[in-house]
Amino acid sequence: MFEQYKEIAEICKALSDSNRLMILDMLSEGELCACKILEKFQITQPTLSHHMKSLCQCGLVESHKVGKWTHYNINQAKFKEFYAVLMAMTSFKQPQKPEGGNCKCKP
Amino acid sequence: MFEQYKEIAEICKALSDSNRLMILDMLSEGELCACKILEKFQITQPTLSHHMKSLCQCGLVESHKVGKWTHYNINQAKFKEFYAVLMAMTSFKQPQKPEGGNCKCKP
DNA sequence: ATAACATATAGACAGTCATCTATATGTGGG
DNA sequence: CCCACATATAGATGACTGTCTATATGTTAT
Repeated sequence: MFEQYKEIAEICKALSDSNRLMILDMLSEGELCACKILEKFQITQPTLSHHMKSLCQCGLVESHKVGKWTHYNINQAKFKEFYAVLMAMTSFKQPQKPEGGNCKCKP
Repeated sequence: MFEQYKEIAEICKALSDSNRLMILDMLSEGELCACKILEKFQITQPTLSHHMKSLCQCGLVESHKVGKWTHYNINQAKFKEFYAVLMAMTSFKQPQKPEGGNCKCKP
């Protein structure tokens, strides 16, 4: 169970950068090659490469080579799984426990 | 628009730690006071206080004092908004653009 | 083969983070 | 008023992150 927290934390870490979120937003419109992504940013090519690696390593993005270019795609299945697990983790369970969770500290 | 990336990135950063995810999981069963949360972890009290601060500052958790105790609650509205924005950002848009996004680099 | 191009890796550096110990703040009971 | 308790803040430290420059790897065209 603790493993699940770690995997979700890994994914959230990949999502915790505005450049990477913008990359995902771009990819949600369709596959893109690295050079097209790079055009939209102020960062250097190695920095983009680093971001793509972190998105790929947690499974949110997949890549394949086409000649000398690398094309990137969102992994929708991974996202769905991520949302399902995180939402299950954070949505109110029924039945809700009473105020303060029966805290013995309560006055 | 770039502001939205930053806000989502902030929230994801708060979610990118397994201790904090476990805290949210606990809170999803109902309100808890800090001492009840602390019992379940190996961390010191100041470290827990730091984690709670980061969860509160991004709006995912709300706190109120009851005597000398602090009680914490998940902010479901904030979570719903977060999921809605992030899912809109990362789900395939229609129509999907062609392979490689019409990359001029294409051979 | 060689040059040109697309991407990845290595290494450096400043900034941030999770954690700790020590201490401060605030609250209720005697 | 003082003590015990719950929590927050301050400051330190080692680890990690985003970024850069320089260089390596791999691919295509000449």
